[in-house]
Amino acid sequence: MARKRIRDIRNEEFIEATIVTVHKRGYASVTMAEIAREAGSSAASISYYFGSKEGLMEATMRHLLRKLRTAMVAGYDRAQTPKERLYAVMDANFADSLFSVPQCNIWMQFWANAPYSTTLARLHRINRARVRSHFLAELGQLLPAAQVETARQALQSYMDGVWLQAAQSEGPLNAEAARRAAHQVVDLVTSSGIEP
Amino acid sequence: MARKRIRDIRNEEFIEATIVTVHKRGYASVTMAEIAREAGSSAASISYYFGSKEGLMEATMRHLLRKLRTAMVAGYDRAQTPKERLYAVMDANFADSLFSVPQCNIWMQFWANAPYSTTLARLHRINRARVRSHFLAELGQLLPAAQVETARQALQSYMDGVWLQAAQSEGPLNAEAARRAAHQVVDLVTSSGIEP
DNA sequence: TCAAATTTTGAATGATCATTCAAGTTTTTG
DNA sequence: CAAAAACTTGAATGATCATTCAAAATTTGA
Repeated sequence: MARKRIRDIRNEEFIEATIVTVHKRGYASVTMAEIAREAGSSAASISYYFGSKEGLMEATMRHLLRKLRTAMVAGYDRAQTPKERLYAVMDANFADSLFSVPQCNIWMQFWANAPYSTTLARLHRINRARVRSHFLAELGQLLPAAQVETARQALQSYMDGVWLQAAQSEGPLNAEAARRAAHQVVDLVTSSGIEP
Repeated sequence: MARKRIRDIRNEEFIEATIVTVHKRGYASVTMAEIAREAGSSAASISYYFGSKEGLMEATMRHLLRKLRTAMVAGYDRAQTPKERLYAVMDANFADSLFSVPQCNIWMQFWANAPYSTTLARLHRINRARVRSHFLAELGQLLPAAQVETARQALQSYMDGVWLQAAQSEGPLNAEAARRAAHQVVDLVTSSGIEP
């Protein structure tokens, strides 16, 4: 138990350091030594815990995905109607704990680099499929079948786009406002509808 | 004149090879040698023409920005009303010549990496400001002042998000459908409006 | 407490790459 | 056509890094 504890603590420290350092220096040019310095440790230690740089990046992405999934499930379970569940998906993406400049920035960098790493690509694919099916399930209850796919496209594009803009934002973000705007977008798309 | 000609031809060849190769191998790991091979030339030649790898990336981004600006200006000039001009901005982004998987992919990679390169960051900033001011100018004619900024946010997020999704698409894209959907998004946002 | 297990790290290793350079080839120009 | 200018490239250079390793430090467990 104690054995496991230390390993878990280190893992979290290194993952946190990875988020901070990738945000600061960029995925393309961040080095093990930089991440280690941020964590107050040495590059060799990271290899000891994660095996390789790629292993560290994978662990970091898993960590972020887990956070997102947790936020999503929490709201989803509480929601009663299809529209409330759509709100919940949006609210999860724009939750206070997730919708910050460094985290949106990291997401963007993982998105951009996922296609070139087998392990990242896998995680990425699974996550996309999950979000997609959530959207389709709820929209299917609210719109005629012919409009569902177009509406999904619109909502998901909007959601991704907001993160992308957030990643490039210079000031701090307003998560509450983002959620409010997202709800309105859901309302617009599901009430009047976008026709295919 | 002839002197200039050769340099221009080479530049275009190398930039085209850069787009193809970055798409294939990823911004983070593409090498000069790979780009040179794609162009049927040598890495040394790229240094001769562009000075450095960063110089090549900058030239490539400039090339893409020029293409986008050209498409934009063409439609913008033809448009008569504010709403038509909003359509024109969308149409430029989803023009047949721009809205392809490799180009959307490259854009995403440049977006992700721009903050970590002085020259890329500059280009990026200028472009964003330009798009932003176009949106604001037209929306200002169509909506009460209090709603303009929120509407801009929504439209620009949608636009960026569509590119992001396109970059990850597995099949070829349907630019015409993207334009149609974008027009509907413009209609929704400008008619009913998103309230701040 | 003390031996075994675990964790830490400085230094060594080896691979990768952008860039430079010198020696060529091709093209331009007068 | 010949000298000059422009272009090309293989090989050399040097810098940067991830990863490994062996030795030391710390923690665990009896």
